Amino acid sequence: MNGFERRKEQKKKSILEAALALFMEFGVQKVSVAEIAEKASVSQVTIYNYFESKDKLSDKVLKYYVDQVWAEQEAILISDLPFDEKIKQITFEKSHLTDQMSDNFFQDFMKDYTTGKGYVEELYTTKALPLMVNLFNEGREQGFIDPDISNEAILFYMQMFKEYMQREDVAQYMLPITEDLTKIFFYGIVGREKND
Amino acid sequence: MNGFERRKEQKKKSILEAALALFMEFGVQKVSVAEIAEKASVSQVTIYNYFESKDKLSDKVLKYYVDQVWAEQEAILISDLPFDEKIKQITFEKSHLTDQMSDNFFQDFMKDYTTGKGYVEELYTTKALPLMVNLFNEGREQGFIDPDISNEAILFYMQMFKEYMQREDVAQYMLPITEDLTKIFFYGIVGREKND
Amino acid sequence: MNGFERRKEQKKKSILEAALALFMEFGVQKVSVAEIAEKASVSQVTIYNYFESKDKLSDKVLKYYVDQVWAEQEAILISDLPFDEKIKQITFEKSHLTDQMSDNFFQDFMKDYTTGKGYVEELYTTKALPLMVNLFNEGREQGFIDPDISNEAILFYMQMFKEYMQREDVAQYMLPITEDLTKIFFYGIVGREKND
Amino acid sequence: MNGFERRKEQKKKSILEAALALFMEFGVQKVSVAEIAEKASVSQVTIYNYFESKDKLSDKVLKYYVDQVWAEQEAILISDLPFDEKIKQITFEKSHLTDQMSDNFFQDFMKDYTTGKGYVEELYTTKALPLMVNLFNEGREQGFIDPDISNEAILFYMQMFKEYMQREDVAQYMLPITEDLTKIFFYGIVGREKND
DNA sequence: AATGAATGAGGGTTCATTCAT
DNA sequence: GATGAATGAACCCTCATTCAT
Repeated sequence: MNGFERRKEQKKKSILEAALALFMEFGVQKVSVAEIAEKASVSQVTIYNYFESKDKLSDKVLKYYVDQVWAEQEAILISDLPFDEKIKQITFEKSHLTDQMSDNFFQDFMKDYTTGKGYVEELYTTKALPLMVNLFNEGREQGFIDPDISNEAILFYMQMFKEYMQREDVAQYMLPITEDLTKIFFYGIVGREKND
Repeated sequence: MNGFERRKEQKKKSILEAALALFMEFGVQKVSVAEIAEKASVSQVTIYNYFESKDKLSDKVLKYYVDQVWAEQEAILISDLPFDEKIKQITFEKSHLTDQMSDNFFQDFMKDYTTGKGYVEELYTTKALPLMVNLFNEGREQGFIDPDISNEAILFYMQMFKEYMQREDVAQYMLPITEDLTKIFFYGIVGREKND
Repeated sequence: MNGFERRKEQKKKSILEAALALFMEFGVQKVSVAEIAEKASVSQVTIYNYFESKDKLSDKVLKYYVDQVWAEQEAILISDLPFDEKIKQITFEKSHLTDQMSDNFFQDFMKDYTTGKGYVEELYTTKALPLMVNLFNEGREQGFIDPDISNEAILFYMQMFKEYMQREDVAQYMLPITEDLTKIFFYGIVGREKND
Repeated sequence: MNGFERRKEQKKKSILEAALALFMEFGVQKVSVAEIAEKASVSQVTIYNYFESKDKLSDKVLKYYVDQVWAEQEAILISDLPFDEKIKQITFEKSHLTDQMSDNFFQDFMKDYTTGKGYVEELYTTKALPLMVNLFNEGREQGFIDPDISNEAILFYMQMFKEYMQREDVAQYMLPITEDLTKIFFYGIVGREKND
């Protein structure tokens, strides 16, 4: 990559980051192309030269975001941490990427920007899922997971925890009950029958 | 209430329902007042005569919706069903009200239409919460709930299940694993240690 | 006039007064029929039943107003006051009718509501003008008016003073210089050459 | 200023002139942004790009107008004309700028567009007033102005003449009596006591 | 390649006026 | 006769996108 292309990539990245920050704070619809252009210190037309349309920009922003999130997760998954620690980190650890995530952000993408959806699913299927399945199998061997429960159900369950706990509007209620929630995560509301 | 007022109420209701349906399908922002007017077979101005602005209409739509959802829930809570059945229905039963709920709908309201939020919280605090707490106490007495877990954590947990499972984009994955999820809900991913 | 008609006239009058008050405060254009209706405690349609349209209502409001102003002026003109006192009162005395006159009011009428203009001119020509001409002749005989100056010029001059001094935006500057202006009115900026 | 900026300024000016012409003819409120756009042969949005809103455009139009009027007046004031000629021109000479001035125009601004008002007053206080006061002092020395009359009163008087005579609805009556009015201006209605 | 300038389409809102009871 | 309800037309303004340099 020569100097020209490097500068071009740099500019693309700064547009993506400006857009991502604004999308996360206000939602995709409420952010205008003009605002992105200003935040990225480029002209609107440059955005169109690079990304064709706001829709396609949004897709690219999602990919950019998903790649970062995945890199974080993958690092945890391939680490040497024990099973339950991996689970906890993946499920409960709030990523710095989602610190200021708007409620609408992810759902905006999932609803209106269908191209992006494909990319997420592909990445999920080809990369995330195999690693997760490995993790679950490992968990079952170590007695951490009920062998009668399907991988699908566990994935669903983890994803639910993860996503829900990232929602801005619930975060405030969560902190004092994190301990309890962790316990519930592993043992349900019934709790361990013979715990002592 | 005379004929005039009855027809007025009828028209208001038809506007609310048209707006609710459209908001649920497309999100609040994407629906124009003109579209609501057309669906409700009234003129745009009639909507303004009744609701002053799109914002205030949206608030009223939320209240209208919340009232209906709450009526359903309350019916379950004050019924004679056994504890675990109440929990299951509240948590897992998909309300017909949410059949076509857009992903954005609730969050749109929670984000931008702050007046509505106050109403929801008031209803929750004064009506829903007391009934739920009663239910949990009943559940603890019957051994369905770990006595060490706080009400707050259980509420959070139930709410999470409920909301997440209503999301359109996850509904399709859920059906085959409902059984598993119910089990997880009660016993966590570890499952019962000594089940037999 | 029977009871019915009397009530009808009463209602018309209350509409005219509501409209006049609002027109004077905000100008004709900025006042909506709905606001007039509310201030007069009638329905909008009643206004239309009585006055056909906002335009025609405005005409009637002008006539209503002009009649009152003229009654005041006529009282002064046919009084026994000495010449210069009549002139002063007509020209400098601020009518209570114009206390809260909006800047736009008169000009709104003169510009857009041409029917009203005809009425004003007719009243002016047939009633006001003859009385004024009499007054000027009387003034000339008493040496108060330069005999070389035409009636038209004096009328113009008086009208100018009168109207300009009623303007809200100049009223504040006027009070401290009323004495001077009166002197100027009679003797111009040059003043009396040999006054003693 | 390069070609870009020159064309931009040119376009701004053509919008200002289109708006000024329409405002003067019909008043500010009655003119829509669409009409201005059409008269200036630009799109509505271009107007918004340059002026943000109709209100701010109106302010700028007023400034544009006031600057021109002031330039004319200043030229007279700093000229070598004798005192009485200066006074006559300032007071009686109809500026070509006001040829088609609507009755409402100035008052529209003075009423609703308060930002503009500040500009006018500032220009008046810092530039116009000092020059006028000089003129009056000069006039007093030459015996043209009664030394007992305050500057404020003379200013008021001149302004009154000037503004009133610019009104469209009175202009038609004025022409045949200009001579008389000039006389009145200097000597009042009483006229010179010892004229011969 | 990059940009300032320009725009068509559409959104929420207001208002004088008419309809229907 | 009087009213609450309803509306078509118009207005100000925003935005994603294209034009022209």
